[in-house]
Amino acid sequence: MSYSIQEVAKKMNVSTYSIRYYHDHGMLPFVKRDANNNRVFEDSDLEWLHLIICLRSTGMPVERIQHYLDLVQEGESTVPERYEMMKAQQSRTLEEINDLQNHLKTINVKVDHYADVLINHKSDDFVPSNVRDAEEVQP
Amino acid sequence: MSYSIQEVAKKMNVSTYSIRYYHDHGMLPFVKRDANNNRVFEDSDLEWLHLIICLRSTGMPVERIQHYLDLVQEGESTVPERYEMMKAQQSRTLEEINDLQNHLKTINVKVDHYADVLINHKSDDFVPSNVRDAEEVQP
DNA sequence: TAGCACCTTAGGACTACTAGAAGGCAACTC
DNA sequence: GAGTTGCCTTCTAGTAGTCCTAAGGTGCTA
Repeated sequence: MSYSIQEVAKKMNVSTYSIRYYHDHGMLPFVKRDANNNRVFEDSDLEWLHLIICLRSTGMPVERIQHYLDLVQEGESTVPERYEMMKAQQSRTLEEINDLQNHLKTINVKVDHYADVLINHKSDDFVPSNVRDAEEVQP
Repeated sequence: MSYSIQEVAKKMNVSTYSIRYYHDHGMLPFVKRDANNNRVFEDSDLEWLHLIICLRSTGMPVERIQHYLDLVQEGESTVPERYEMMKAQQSRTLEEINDLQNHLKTINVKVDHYADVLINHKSDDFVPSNVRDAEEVQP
């Protein structure tokens, strides 16, 4: 199966700009061109792209992704380094999920508070004020 | 309690650059200055900053945060809009956590695969190759 | 009084996109 | 055959948010 850049963008839920950016920066080394110079994506390119999206979304910088993809193409001797990279990314992602879950708790408190104010017509505890001395200036 | 910018940076685990950026862009409206024009942070400023960090980390753009903080200072009449903003952020964050958990699965597969190659001296299934026809070119 | 550590502002560099301009090519209608 | 649509292309410029550097002020301390 072959796909145009737009089909890939829709399928993978990323912008065509991003795909071109990844391609232009050597992260999609096997993408071909048709007679009109348009990019032609095969299923195997989608797998590469999927991994790129996965690594980017979990915070790996483009430069590191480029390096990882170079290692893949270099062959089996680079497996130890690739293993370390993926382990690092694994713990980074676990940390990120944990952070987000903590931030979510803060947001939940806000949502519950505002719901309370709206439904029970309670007053907003967090009295806004431009006067610092009021001591109730809380976001 | 009062804190210098560096103390705040350490306490909240952000750079002094970011704190200055937030302050310069009106997101820390109650931060005072001392006789030498240095920023002086009170505990209430830390609460504001904590919320800013929470919203930024969950992907809210600075412009939206500014708007939210304006609403807080405007008073109780803005509670409905603030409620909607926090609900939107809540679902955005849940989605983000879900995405990350899916990406983590992909990374786990890589880690397990590489561990298998290393420990059991198996060969790397994903044979790298510059020749597309090999059909095994997988990241 | 010299050195150090902190602070300040102004401005530039950086990443990873994002968007717009200007144009090519194919398929369609009029 | 001309025009329109719609996709693609490259090139260039802009953006957000963060980081860094330069140049300078202040205060402590030995």
